[in-house]
Amino acid sequence: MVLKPAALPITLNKLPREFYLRPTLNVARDLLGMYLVRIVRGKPVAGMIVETEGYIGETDPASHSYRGKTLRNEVMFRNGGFLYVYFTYGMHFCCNVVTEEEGKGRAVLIRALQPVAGIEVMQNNRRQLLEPKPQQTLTNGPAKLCEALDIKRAQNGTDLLGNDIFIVWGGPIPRRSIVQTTRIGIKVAAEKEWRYYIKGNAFVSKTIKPE
DNA sequence: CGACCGATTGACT
DNA sequence: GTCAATCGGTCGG
Repeated sequence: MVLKPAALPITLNKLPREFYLRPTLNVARDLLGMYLVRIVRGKPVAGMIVETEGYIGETDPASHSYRGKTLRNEVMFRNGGFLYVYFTYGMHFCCNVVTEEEGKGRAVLIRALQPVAGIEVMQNNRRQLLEPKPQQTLTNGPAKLCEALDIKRAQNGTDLLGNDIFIVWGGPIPRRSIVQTTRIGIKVAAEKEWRYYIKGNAFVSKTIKPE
């Protein structure tokens, strides 16, 4: 697996607010190929987004925002471009990009990254300092990538137009290289094809359905 | 309150 | 393939 060079066009190509203020599934699809960047002690820890899922607010039984705004999901109801981080299974964090206008409660779950920069930091955070497949399992799942990028409770509500966590232009991925299929790990609305990933990418999380 | 369980992961049969 | 870990959100009484 060949990785992209560590040099990143940090602030110049940061996605604008307008990118996030669009229909959630368009944002989910268009995030593929973009770079999620976390600045840790002045240095970028980053990966290319290779898998996403849309959660469509109060019309989506699988969404945390299905039953309206609460203390936990308050960030989901902000306008697009904020980071919604939630804690689950008593030990894991997962992160979402809030979409559309304020009050919608919609977001895109980032399910997998391909490591690009700060890989040693990721390995430290993931406690994966040894081989054999060092980078393969570093960020190929929503909780894994949060651990690798040190995204936790304190990062909930981060504005992606700030300088701590943001997303920069890296696309677009050709439409023929994008797979749209059903979401993973949910028991309701399981038939909705609101998951997107880059076809053939080795960092996509464990998949059940064929391409 | 108490019980249940989750947008997961890693270890194990 | 199965299952435990581990805890806070949610819901029923």
